[in-house]
Amino acid sequence: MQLSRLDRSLIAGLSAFQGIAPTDLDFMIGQARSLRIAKDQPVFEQEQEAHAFFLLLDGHVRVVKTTADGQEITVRYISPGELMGIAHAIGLTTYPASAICAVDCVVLAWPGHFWSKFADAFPSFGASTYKTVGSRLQDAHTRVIEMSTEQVDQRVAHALLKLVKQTGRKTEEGILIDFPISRQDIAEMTGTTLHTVSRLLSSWEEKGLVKSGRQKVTVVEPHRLLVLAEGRTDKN
Amino acid sequence: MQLSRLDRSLIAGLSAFQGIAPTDLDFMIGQARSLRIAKDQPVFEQEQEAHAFFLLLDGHVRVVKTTADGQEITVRYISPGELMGIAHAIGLTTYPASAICAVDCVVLAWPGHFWSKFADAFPSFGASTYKTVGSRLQDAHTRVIEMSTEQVDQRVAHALLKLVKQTGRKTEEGILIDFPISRQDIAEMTGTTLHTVSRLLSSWEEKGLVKSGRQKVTVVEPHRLLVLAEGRTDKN
DNA sequence: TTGGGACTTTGACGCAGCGCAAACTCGATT
DNA sequence: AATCGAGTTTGCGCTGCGTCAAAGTCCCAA
Repeated sequence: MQLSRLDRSLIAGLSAFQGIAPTDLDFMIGQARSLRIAKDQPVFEQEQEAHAFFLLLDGHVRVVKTTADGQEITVRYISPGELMGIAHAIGLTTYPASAICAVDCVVLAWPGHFWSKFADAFPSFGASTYKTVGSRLQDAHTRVIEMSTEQVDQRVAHALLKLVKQTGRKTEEGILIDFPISRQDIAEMTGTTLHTVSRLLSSWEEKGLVKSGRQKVTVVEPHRLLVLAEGRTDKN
Repeated sequence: MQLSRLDRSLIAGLSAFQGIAPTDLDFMIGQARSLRIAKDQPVFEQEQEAHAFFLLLDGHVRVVKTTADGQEITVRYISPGELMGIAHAIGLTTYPASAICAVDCVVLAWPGHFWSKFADAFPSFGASTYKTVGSRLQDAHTRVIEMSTEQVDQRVAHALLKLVKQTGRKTEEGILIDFPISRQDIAEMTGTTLHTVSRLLSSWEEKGLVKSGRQKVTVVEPHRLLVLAEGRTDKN
């Protein structure tokens, strides 16, 4: 569904579009289509021909990889203002993962071949997206290191802190992760099972570190959670 | 130590330099210094200012990340012809990992600021390195998925197969991984301990899948190893 | 208001694989 | 030839956490 009007103010502040002239922004946005996508619906799907790349304007998107035998791994969550589906930037013709809306979302979509056009015409756009790819590479390596060296409780704590930093909203009880997230989702981010995540959250709730409910997690004491995430064996 | 002469034939065939005119190759190589680096010595080190980027001409290099508490993770092995230390390409000013020579190596080194010069002047050079970054991102995600969904024996099997594909040398006994690699090294690639790797290799040797010795692994039956790497529980 | 389904909790059990420890093997060095 | 140290093997006990199973609990839709 196409929104009525697209204005350059939608993208002017975003890091990927920094330093691009207003008229150029108008041009870029003139090529985009905006879409509303309902919760749980895909923006794009793994293996699919990469016909477009996207900018998330509003909402939260979960990027998921599915293995040959059907297991799902959550690669990352996308926040408003981030690009996604930029397979073309790294020479892919097909999406390496699926992107699923965690809530109702609004995205801008450009046909795939515009990526190289934009990168050529506006070097800062290219540079910025490459920087994005670079930091995702860093993130992935951090993930590998965590999986190799940390216990499950530390990984879950790290995952919660990352989500809090990325999408946390201050409430009177603490910092709320601002979209519905299930135990299963957290398990898929950390390489464990929903059962273990549930046990951990229960025990942390007893200790007053977090408050959690159905598809909802609030971190009450980020600092103590961080100690747990980093800390070696100091059992309380 | 500087080699006596640098010739464009050193780099002409490599994917990063594909489609670049001979005179341009001469120019590029004119800016490079070649270095011999001894086994176990670093090409560059984590956290260090990224003053240069490198091309491996000969040898094998292990890329390692060290955690705050001193644990080491092997990120990947670099083979001849690959670029490394391209932090500049993704907007970093400091190396995110260390690169250690697994054997005596020969590398070309360019001062860091040449990276953007080259990328600007020779678009295919930039595109090719971005593609490299992209495929490393893919690799990292694959690693995360393996760590999340596979048992240790499958991960070790996958790691061996990857090494065999990348650097395998045919011998009469099977395919030999062409540089000294210890149980500890394999453990650091797969997130386990040298003890477990040792046990696995012993049991695989009994079954005739591999032959291994001190810092040396030969895969005798790649196909059966692959079955083990992919396969669900079929215990023999 | 009443299902019904999705999500969560909790218990019981088992085992893969880690930590610890000790012995062994091989290659290099003198 | 003897020595030394790095790399490897192997046994044993323990435990983190996955698996299986069964109850809750909450939200939504009719």
